[in-house]
Amino acid sequence: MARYEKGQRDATRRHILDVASAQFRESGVAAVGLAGIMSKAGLTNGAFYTHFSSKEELVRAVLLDELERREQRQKDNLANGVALEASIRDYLSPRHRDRAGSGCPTAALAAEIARHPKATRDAFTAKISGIIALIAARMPEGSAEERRRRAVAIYATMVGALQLSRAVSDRQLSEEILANAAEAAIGLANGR
Amino acid sequence: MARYEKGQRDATRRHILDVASAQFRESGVAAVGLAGIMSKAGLTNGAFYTHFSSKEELVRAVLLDELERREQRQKDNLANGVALEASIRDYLSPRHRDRAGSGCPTAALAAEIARHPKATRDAFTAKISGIIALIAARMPEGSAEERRRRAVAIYATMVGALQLSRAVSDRQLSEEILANAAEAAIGLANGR
DNA sequence: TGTACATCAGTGAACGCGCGTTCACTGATGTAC
DNA sequence: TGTACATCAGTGAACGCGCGTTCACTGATGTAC
Repeated sequence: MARYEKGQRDATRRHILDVASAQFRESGVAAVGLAGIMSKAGLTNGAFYTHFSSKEELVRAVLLDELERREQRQKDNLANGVALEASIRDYLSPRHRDRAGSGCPTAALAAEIARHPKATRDAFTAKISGIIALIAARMPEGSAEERRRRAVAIYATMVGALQLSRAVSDRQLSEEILANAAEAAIGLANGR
Repeated sequence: MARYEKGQRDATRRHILDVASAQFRESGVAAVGLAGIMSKAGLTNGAFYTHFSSKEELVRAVLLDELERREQRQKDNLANGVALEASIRDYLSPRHRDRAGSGCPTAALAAEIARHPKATRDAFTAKISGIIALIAARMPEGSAEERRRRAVAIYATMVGALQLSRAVSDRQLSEEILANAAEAAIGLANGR
């Protein structure tokens, strides 16, 4: 094994994070074991603890990392003038519904996060607050307070609708949920 | 033990369902073990299988039972002319947020249900469709299509916001989420 | 009415299994002299 | 330059534990005659 090569350790840690992030979002934190993550990452059980002190710390690192990416994407969209409406349609699409492993960590894990220790919820809280603020900043009109209010409602609608569309076994109902929630969220985004 | 008394077996089953329902909503299905449920119910491990054939069947039975109660409550509210707005405020209250064990099973378990077998998702789907229809029926105005559209969005908003308010560790942000989502949902309920 | 047997809800120990975590070890790379 | 030693990412077997599930058994109640 190539050791001591600079960046090697960081690259391995990154790889573990990426594998864990996908598996957590796909199957939930509780249902995914460390042995599965490590073997999928091409490493053995023991190597895990040279990168993280516990499964809980991994959960925390995954959340910070994944939400950081999402926040950055919001910033890019704001800077590039991408319409909020387009992002809402993307979020509430069959494609996103069917690819939980690469999708929104909030929709996949929010209920589970609520049951994790404070340190983990702190990590989630720090990032989610920024993401909501960026949604507010992307709204085309309204006072700061008004935007904030609507941004919170839009985010809640997106998260709830994506989850419902995934839980329901009837394809037609699933798509109806996505379409109706998108319409309502876009209404809020454009000031009714 | 009193056996052969009529209704005894049904009462025991009911009791297991109630205990499991509360624990599932409080901690999630994956995090709750059958041994814990049975000992909390005052019974031993083995008795579980005289009432259910597997943990998965228990999950299915809990969902059907709990959502049935919720649907009945919606019917009562419709019959008694209880304003939809009042129900939304109740749902998006700190009280509901802080009592997951007796709260909405959808908000507590939707993400997990999405990862369960089709039979379990079928049970969820059957009931959720009826609950959304009853929310639509309780709306004060709008065409049937318009009500349906808004009912879906209202339900998604409530489920998403309750989860976010539980996941976030900052009390102020948590309450802001509840209040802002409630305002948006009530706006939808009253036709903007 | 009394006795023998059937029924069946519930008991409690045991099953194999995968979990998160620990730890003595390996071996390639880096540093000291 | 050559040799001895330190570093440390990763190995792989083992730990105790709780999981879902199975099963031989118990004993109160019901039924047959």
